[in-house]
Amino acid sequence: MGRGRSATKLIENEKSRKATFQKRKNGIMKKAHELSTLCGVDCCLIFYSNSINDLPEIWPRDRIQVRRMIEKYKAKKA
Amino acid sequence: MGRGRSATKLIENEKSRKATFQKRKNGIMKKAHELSTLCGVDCCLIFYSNSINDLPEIWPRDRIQVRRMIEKYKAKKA
DNA sequence: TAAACTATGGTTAGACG
DNA sequence: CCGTCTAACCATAGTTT
Repeated sequence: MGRGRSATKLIENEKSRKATFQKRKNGIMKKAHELSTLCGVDCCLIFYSNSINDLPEIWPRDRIQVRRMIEKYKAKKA
Repeated sequence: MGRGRSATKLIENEKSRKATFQKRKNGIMKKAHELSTLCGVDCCLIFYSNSINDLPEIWPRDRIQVRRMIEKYKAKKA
C-alpha cells in the first residue's frame, strides 16, 4: 500500500507505527460510515491503542450508540 | 467505487445492498486485521445487519476476545 | 511538525459462472 | 450462496512543504 510494503508484521519504527495507526484508523472509520450509510447497517468499532494512550477510541463517536450496540450484542450472543 | 457510484445514500436495490454489505464487511474486517498486526493494537468490530438477519457479526471471531474488549471499554469509559 | 502530496497498490460494483 | 474478473475509484507509505 502507498509506496510499497505488505501488511504482515508489526511496524518496528515507533513514529511510523503511530502515523500508520492514525491514518488507517481514520480509513476504517470512514469505511464504517460508508457501510452504515450504503447498507443501512448499525455498526461499532473499538480500538485499543495500548502503546499510544490508555483510552479506547470508538466509532461512532456517540457513546450512547456504542453502548446500545454492545447491549444488543450481549443480548443476542455471549 | 468499482464501476462508478458514491457512498452517500442507502442502496435501494436489495440484492445490491446485500452484496455490497458482504463485500464491504469483509473489506473492513481485513483492514482491522491489518491494523491490528501492523500497529499492535487491539480492536473489535460489531455489525448489526438488521435487514439481513437478526444476529450481530463480529471481528475477531473469538467471542472471548470481543467480550474482553467490551469489558475493557466499559471499565475505562461509561 | 502537522498537513498536503503522489506513486503505488488496494478495494469494489457489477457481470458472470 | 460463493468465487472470479475487471474497470474504475480509493487508501496510504513515504515524502515534501
